[in-house]
Amino acid sequence: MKNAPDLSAQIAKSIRDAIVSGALPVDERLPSEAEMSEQFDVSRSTGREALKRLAAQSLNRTQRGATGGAFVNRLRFEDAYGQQITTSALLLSMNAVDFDTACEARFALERACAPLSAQRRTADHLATMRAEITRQGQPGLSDESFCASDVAFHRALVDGAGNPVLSYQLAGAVEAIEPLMNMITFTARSRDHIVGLHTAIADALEAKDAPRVDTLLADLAAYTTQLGQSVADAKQSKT
Amino acid sequence: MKNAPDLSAQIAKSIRDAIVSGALPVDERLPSEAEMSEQFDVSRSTGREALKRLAAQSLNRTQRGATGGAFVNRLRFEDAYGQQITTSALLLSMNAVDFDTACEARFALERACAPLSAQRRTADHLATMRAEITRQGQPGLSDESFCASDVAFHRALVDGAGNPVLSYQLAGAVEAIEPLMNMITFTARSRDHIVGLHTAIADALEAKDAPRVDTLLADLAAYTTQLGQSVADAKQSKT
DNA sequence: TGCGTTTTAATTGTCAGACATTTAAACGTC
DNA sequence: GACGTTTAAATGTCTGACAATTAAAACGCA
Repeated sequence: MKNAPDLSAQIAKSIRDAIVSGALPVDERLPSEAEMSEQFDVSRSTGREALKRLAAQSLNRTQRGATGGAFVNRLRFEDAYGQQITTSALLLSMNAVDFDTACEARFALERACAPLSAQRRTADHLATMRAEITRQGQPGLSDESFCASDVAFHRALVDGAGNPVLSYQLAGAVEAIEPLMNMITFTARSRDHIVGLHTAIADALEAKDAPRVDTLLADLAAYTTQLGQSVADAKQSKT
Repeated sequence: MKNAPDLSAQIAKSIRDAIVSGALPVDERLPSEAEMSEQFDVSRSTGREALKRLAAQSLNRTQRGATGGAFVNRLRFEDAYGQQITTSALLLSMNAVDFDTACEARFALERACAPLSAQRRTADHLATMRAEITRQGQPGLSDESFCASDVAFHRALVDGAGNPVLSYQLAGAVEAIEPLMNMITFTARSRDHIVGLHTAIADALEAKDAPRVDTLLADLAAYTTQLGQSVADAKQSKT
């Protein structure tokens, strides 16, 4: 026997299905809480919980006042980014994903963007990358700031492909996996080596040399994997 | 002036942050609704709404009874798949993403998996792909079933890489973008041509010939793009 | 003591009603 | 017509109650 889900979860699902199927278009007004109570034959609070569940997924928004109510929300890429990053980070931390697996996925995805980015990167993207490289070379930079700059660099590389769908899909890879890897490898890594690779990548992107970008990303992947290995070895020998 | 978010949203955020930061580990019991009321100085219903928001993101689960309560939920890949697919589908439909952009993202990501899949695909993956190809060749198959089989084929290709992080990241690309593309192109496409390409891809994967898989996926991408173009042209000439 | 049954307490799920707050439209007044 | 006031509709929040569920505690009995 399967447990019946809560009423509010059932209602949320039925509304969510209607939104996904397109039956409820963007900016359509959902029934007011009072109307929902009647339609679904539940109390107002139960209906409210359903709406709050949807709101947690950015599927609706509410507005108070006379012409207020709950409206189907246009899901924007920026909203989806955040959810994607949170979800990715939790998946990694809660499922004991090993370093190599995360690293492999991240670089496979990033290398998928590289040829497009080499074609289409704008001067803005290059400027961002150069600026981050400069930051990364400054001696007093904290590990946290170096990591943030690292993320910004790779983010610019991905965004350089000029494809918002791709940027969204890679949000998790860059902004969740990268900090995880930084956290593991920061004790062993050579900032100079990474800055060198970043510089070479930026040069290759500027020259629109896609194969070279791919090679360099492969080098960065190999270096990162090796770092992970050496950290793991060090931990092993300690026990 | 920024509107203050609802109390329940604030509380949900503070708990979510605690989970993401690791302060609240998996299976940790959250305060009971009564305790939450006191801690956050709100009514029980407000606290409940916060928990329901988290539940909508699969971040917690609840259990009734004496030793019940709300517990931090282990976010599983399968749970995240569904959210990823829903979100991707909504992003595409609500943001007027054009066919070429979606198509480009989908094939770029899939081609990132191909080399790994060529190395690691198991007999099971190949068998799934062969079975789907057989289905796709049957004459009476409905468009919906063909599309579902198409998704299953590409899903097997992606899963062949044996990297759950990668499979998760591509769930949206395969299961949200693919149906969208099918919906657009099904009037113009040649099933025989697609089945031919699928067969060649399966052959190349079986032979562990990564470069050939890549070429074939490029062919499939080009064919799909061309289909999208011809459908768009047909629509144009009608007006 | 040991075991089965009953009771109890804790907790979530749901409901009903009230009041506060916000907002735009309707209404008057000048 | 312009401007302030009232009003109505809607969400946000609180309080209190009861139902349903569940595990542990209490109990009874051999």
